[in-house]
Amino acid sequence: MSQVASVPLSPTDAAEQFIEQMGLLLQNDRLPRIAGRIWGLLLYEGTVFGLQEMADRLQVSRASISTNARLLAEYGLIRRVGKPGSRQDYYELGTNPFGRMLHVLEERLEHSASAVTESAALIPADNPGARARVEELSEFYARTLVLIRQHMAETGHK
Amino acid sequence: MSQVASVPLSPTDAAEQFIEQMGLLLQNDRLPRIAGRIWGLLLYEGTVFGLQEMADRLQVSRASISTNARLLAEYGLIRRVGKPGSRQDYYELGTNPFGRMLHVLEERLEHSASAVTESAALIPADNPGARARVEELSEFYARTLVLIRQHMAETGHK
DNA sequence: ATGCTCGTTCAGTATTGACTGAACAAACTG
DNA sequence: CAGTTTGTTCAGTCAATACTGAACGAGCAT
Repeated sequence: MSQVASVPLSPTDAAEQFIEQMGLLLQNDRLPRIAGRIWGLLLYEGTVFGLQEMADRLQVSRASISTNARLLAEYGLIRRVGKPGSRQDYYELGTNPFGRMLHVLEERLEHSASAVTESAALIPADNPGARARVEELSEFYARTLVLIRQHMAETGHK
Repeated sequence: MSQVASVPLSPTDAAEQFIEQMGLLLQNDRLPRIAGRIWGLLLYEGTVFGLQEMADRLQVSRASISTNARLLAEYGLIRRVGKPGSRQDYYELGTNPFGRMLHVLEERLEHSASAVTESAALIPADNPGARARVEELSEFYARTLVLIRQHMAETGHK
C-alpha cells in the first residue's frame, strides 16, 4: 500500500525537501538556485549559520555561498551578523523578510512600468492607435504597482 | 547637443523599440524572447498578422513563430483567427489580454503556494518552530493570491 | 614572521533552454 | 496526379548564466 495522506518525513528529509523546494521556487523569480536554498535553510532552521557551515550543509562551494548570501542580504531577505569571538560571516533571516520579497517585486514592476511608459512616449503622434494601446499597458502596470504598495502598507510588510 | 526630452522616433523605429522592449520584458516573466516580441508586435499594430508575415517582420524562423504564437495563445494573450480564402494561421490580440496576464500570475502563485503548503505538512511535529515559519510563508503566498484575485475582480480583468 | 582561517574574485566548465533549419505531414491547387 | 503552401516536430547549435576550484588578500594566531 502506498501512503496517501501526507506523512511527516524524518527531520532531515523534511528540511531537505523544503530547502530544495525553495531552491526551485526562488529560481522562478530569477534568483540562482543556491540563493533559494540558503533562504530555505535559514527559514527552516530559524537560526544563525556560518558561511562554511552552509557550504557543508548544502554541499555547495564556499564561493557560491559567499556570492549568493551577499545577494540575498542585498535584497534584505537575510542579514549578515557577527558572532563574538569568531571571524566568520554568519547569516540569519532578515527582519520582515516577506515584506522584502514584496519590495523586490515592487522594484521590478517599477522598472517594467517605466520602460513601457517611455516606449509609449516615443510613438509618433500620427499613430494614435498604437499609442493608446501601449498606454493602456502602461496604465495596467501602474495599477498593479499601486496594488502592491497598498498591500505592503496594509499588511505591515512595508 | 543631445536630445533630452523624449522625441517621437520614426514610425518603424518606435515599433521596433517597443517590440524589443516587450521581448526583454516578457523574458523577465520566463517567456521566450520571441514570444514577447510577438506580443509586442500584435499589441503595437493592433491588427491581424499571418504566421509567415510575423516571421518576416521579426526576422525569426517560422518554427519559432509557430511555437511561440501557440504558447501565447495557450496563455490567452493572443488568439488564432482565420481569414476567409486563406489557409494561413493568423493571430491577433486576445480579449482582455491584461486580465490574462494576471491570470497567468495567479496560476504561478497558486503553484508556489501549494508547494509550500505541502512542504509544511511534511515537517515533523517535534519541530514546531520550523513548521511555524514555513506556515508563515505559506500564509504569505495565500494572502498575495487573494490580493491578485480581488484585483482581477475589481478591475474587470477577470 | 609564518602559517591559518576566512571571504572574495575570476577563469573555466557545465547546464539549461532558446532558436534554427531541415524533414515531414496535411491540405490545397492546377 | 504532381507540385505548392502551410504548420509542426525534432535534432543540433548557440547563448546565457550558474557553479566550481584555484588563486589571492586580509587579518588573526602562534
